[in-house]
Amino acid sequence: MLSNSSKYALKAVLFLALHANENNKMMVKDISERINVPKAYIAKLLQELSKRRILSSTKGPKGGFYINEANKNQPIMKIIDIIDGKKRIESCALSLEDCNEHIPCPLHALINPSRSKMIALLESKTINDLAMDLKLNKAFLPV
Amino acid sequence: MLSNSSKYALKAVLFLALHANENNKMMVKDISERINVPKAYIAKLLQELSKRRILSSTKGPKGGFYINEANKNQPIMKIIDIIDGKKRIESCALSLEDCNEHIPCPLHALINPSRSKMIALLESKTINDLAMDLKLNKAFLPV
DNA sequence: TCTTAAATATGATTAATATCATGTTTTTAT
DNA sequence: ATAAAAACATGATATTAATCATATTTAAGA
Repeated sequence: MLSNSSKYALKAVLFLALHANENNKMMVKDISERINVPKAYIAKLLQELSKRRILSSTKGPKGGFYINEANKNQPIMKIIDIIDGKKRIESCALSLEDCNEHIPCPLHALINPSRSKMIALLESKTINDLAMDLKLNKAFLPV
Repeated sequence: MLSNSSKYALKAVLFLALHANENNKMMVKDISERINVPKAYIAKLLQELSKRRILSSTKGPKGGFYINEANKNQPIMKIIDIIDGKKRIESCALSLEDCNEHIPCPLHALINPSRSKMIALLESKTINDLAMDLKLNKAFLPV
């Protein structure tokens, strides 16, 4: 469903939401170690998220990444969209180009209700929502 | 969610369920054309499904593939399992090894109810169920 | 202003999927 | 028996996703 890249990106973003802020930026190296994703790999993803303004960053000493309060209110789907594109998660289960409610593929009725629900949740739940779950030990992100 | 291979396999199996039987076997060439999947590719998948006894086949003139009545009652998930393995569809949304109800990953609560539902349906709906939907024009498989 | 520490840009490599190709075996019909 | 028609087995190639590497740019602090 999600690419590795999206999974990694999500982990990094949630980690930043919990542990970084403008006065306490996080370096790639530390993020990488704490979320257990190869440094060079997560670096590239962080750079992309930063370029797309969902994360903030500064170069040089004391530099690093963080996510500002406004962006914490972005939906989870935003990250997935930036990294994977919405198409990946939304396209027909059998990859039929013009599958829809009126011309459903054989899997449509089985899959779509569940998937629509899932997508709606990814679009309504924010980064902050999930970060809060982590903070309150309602969810876990083991390394 | 599903690999291309699983999607192709499913299309082929449903096509056979509708259009082939022991007295009217279907050749790779015809299957390939009717479901719009490259011949050499679908051939390999059909051979695998045949080896795993979910499809039947005979060699030589008048040979080809079909699916017997018993196998039409196999769940959709069987095909997916043979081609992709169950793990692919069942593993944690963030690929955390030990994500479960007690130690849920941050996406678990969002994703799992929907996904469990989906998996349950793939395990309960049979090949024949979906073939009937096609027959009754409740679903479509455009090429 | 120089050094150092960080992100950034870019591209190379590796691994996994997807796709293609072909010689071998089996079966049917002549 | 033999020829032809089909699946079968095996492996090669191509494409995409995942991972790694590094030179460049920017900012901080001495």
